[in-house]
Amino acid sequence: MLPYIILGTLYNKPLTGYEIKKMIAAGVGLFYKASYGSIYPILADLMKNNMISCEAVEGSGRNQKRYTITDSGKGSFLSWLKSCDLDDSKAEAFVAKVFFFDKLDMPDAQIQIDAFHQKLELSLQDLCKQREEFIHLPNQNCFYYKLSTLYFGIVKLQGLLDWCEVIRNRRKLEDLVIRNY
Amino acid sequence: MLPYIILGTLYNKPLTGYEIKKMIAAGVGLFYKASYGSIYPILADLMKNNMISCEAVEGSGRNQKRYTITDSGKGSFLSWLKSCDLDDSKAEAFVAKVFFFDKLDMPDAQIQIDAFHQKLELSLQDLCKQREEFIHLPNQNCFYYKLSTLYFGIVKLQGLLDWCEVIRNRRKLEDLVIRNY
DNA sequence: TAAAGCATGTAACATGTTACATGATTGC
DNA sequence: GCAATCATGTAACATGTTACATGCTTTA
Repeated sequence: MLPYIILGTLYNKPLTGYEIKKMIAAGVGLFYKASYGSIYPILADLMKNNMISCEAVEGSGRNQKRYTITDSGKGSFLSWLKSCDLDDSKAEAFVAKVFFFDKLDMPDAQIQIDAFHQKLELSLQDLCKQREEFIHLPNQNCFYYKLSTLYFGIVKLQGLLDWCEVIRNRRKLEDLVIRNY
Repeated sequence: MLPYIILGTLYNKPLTGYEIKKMIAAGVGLFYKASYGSIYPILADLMKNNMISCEAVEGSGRNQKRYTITDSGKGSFLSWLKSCDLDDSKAEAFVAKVFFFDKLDMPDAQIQIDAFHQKLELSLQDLCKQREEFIHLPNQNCFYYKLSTLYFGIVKLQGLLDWCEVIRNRRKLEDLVIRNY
């Protein structure tokens, strides 16, 4: 996934490896971490596959290399963005993808979100069924915490579903936040 | 982390590697995946460190090895359960830990939950600050989706905080679920 | 002039998955 | 008898982090 995150980060403007790391940390970093040890080798790999090009920065005094995404790289990035290869167990991965959805037109974005929404609903049904089974058992007290993780799974999915419904229709994001801080 | 998940799974009753995988999938599996390729080598490693012992199952006709946790293994597991070495970025890791909190007495569990709660609040403050900065910018439309991931981070943290508050005081889990399914 | 930050990169390690190899037993 | 499941294990790969090596520039 990181190669695509990097391509997405380079999509609008050329950056050095160092800058890429900062951009990722400040942007999609909530859901995706990247260290130099992963970034630089991937940059070399993307070069090899003609996804990006590179030029040394002259006159900066620093040993900088600035990377630019190629047309081929843009194509590869966009096709990843439109692909539905995400397993529902990794919500964070999908959210990281959505981070770049400004580069998609609305129908394509909606297709993605709908597909993800559907997977979430199946998972939620599954969890609710598990909960039904648990709930009729005696001495709930003995596995309160085990049960609590199941509940966590349920409320997490419900939160995700709400979020999907808002962004699918580009509704106001403020609707999501109930409390004030 | 997986070694501890395995120790926790073995805590109450001896199991074979095969059974461990099924137990994990059915239990903490929502937040933690494990394949044979990781389980069996770890089992061998836990043996080497005297965390578990092993006996071949006689008469089953199958080539089974049943693993039992040792006192040393129990000690190691409990000290992991009580340790606060989790970074807040991995909520799932904490939830997976909570799965085993039935083995902790209430004060120890509360210490853990409080510490995690505190980290979450710091993160939430940070995200809300970021949101403040974003919110006053013009042409929000150009980065609607980028902003949406920030909102996702916020509601996710709020959901986690609610969950922490419920389980900290062993309140009714049903309070968490708003909707009916 | 020293510390902090800019900037690139590698080697060792950590952690896990996937696919494969092997073979037995159970249930239809 | 055949498929599904039980059962263990390994080798190759995937993906990433941490710590290190190197050296420059900006700022106090």
